[in-house]
Amino acid sequence: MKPVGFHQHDHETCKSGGITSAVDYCETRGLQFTPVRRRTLEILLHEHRAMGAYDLLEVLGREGFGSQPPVVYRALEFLVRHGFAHKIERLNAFVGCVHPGADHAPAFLICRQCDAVAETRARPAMALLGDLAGEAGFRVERAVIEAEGLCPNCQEPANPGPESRGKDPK
Amino acid sequence: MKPVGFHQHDHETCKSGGITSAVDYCETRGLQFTPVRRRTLEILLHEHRAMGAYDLLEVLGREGFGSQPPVVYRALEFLVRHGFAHKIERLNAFVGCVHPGADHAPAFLICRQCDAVAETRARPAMALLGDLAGEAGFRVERAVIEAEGLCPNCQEPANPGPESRGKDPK
DNA sequence: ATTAGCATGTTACCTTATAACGTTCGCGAC
DNA sequence: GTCGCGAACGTTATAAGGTAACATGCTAAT
Ligand SMILES: [Zn+2]
Ligand SMILES: [Zn+2]
Ligand SMILES: [Zn+2]
Ligand SMILES: [Zn+2]
Repeated sequence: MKPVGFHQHDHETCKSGGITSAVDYCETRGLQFTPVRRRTLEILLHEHRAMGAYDLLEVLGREGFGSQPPVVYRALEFLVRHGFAHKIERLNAFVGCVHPGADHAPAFLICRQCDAVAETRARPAMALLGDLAGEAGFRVERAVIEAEGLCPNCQEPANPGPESRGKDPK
Repeated sequence: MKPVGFHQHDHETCKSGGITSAVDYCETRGLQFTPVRRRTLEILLHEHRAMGAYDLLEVLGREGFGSQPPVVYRALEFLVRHGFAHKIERLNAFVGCVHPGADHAPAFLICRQCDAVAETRARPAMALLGDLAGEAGFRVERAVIEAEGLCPNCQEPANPGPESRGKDPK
């Protein structure tokens, strides 16, 4: 299972999959997938990159939604709580989930050069961490696992600069 | 190798060890372990708990050091850069390092009840994560690994409340 | 029709973090 | 000695991230 985000892939599927998963999930549980929430998720799913709350807010505001912080923070809280988006603690920013629906423990690979963020499954690492913690009597409930480094594209000497930002990880 | 922080231990060793390691390290490399830096580390090492920059700053200010944010952020930057302290991304807060000197990949166990933070070695989890990422062509340079849950003390029904805060994890 | 729940919006505010600039001190070059 | 330099410290000001509290509007149950 390769992480999604760095390599060429059908990104339309990422987008539509993220949305339809959310629609289904909300439908079956009687949750409201309202316009702000939907739009917020759409913006996050636009590319595999983390966005700050205020960047999102600016877009939402321009599109006729509320323009004050609580608007976006509430939408994000909803999306994160139900697993449609994730917060990247390292960046104080948010990404759309690419394994929606599935109950999953995500880990993130963050490229320090082009800012792309790929999501991968953290189960094995989580298990190991859980064991390690368990030996000390600590019970892990959730874990933040965020790796920082260079993505495949940025390792090639050809695209070493920030001018490569925003091109590939669509 | 048990994580340090939750269990009974000689905490004086944590404190003095942290300081003397820093002194030695700085001496051999010609770095300046100045009063603000030293005092900041001392405060952090006081207990196994994460402290916000502004809480630190308040103490420093009261003790005659500068009272403006850059003072503490610069000290923290130095301590973190050289591995004497760590930032807990999840909490936007800082802890003193309990494995100073050693080149180490730390993972943190954060108790959501009593706020104690234990540091443990993340090597195995890092290795696994590195392999996983490597398959995708991603080169991991550093990783944030922070588990949240209940520490041994807070799992006992006897100390379930926030009134247990601050007692044990000295 | 009334009430309760939930989503949205706003104002105001708090916390966390950094940019920019001036001063001081120690130290090697001259 | 003193000139010049780099590193550390201090300040002011401001950016960036996040929340509390309250008012309005919708819908669904009673
Ligand atoms: Zn995609
Ligand atoms: Zn996900
Ligand atoms: Zn200790
Ligand atoms: Zn450490």
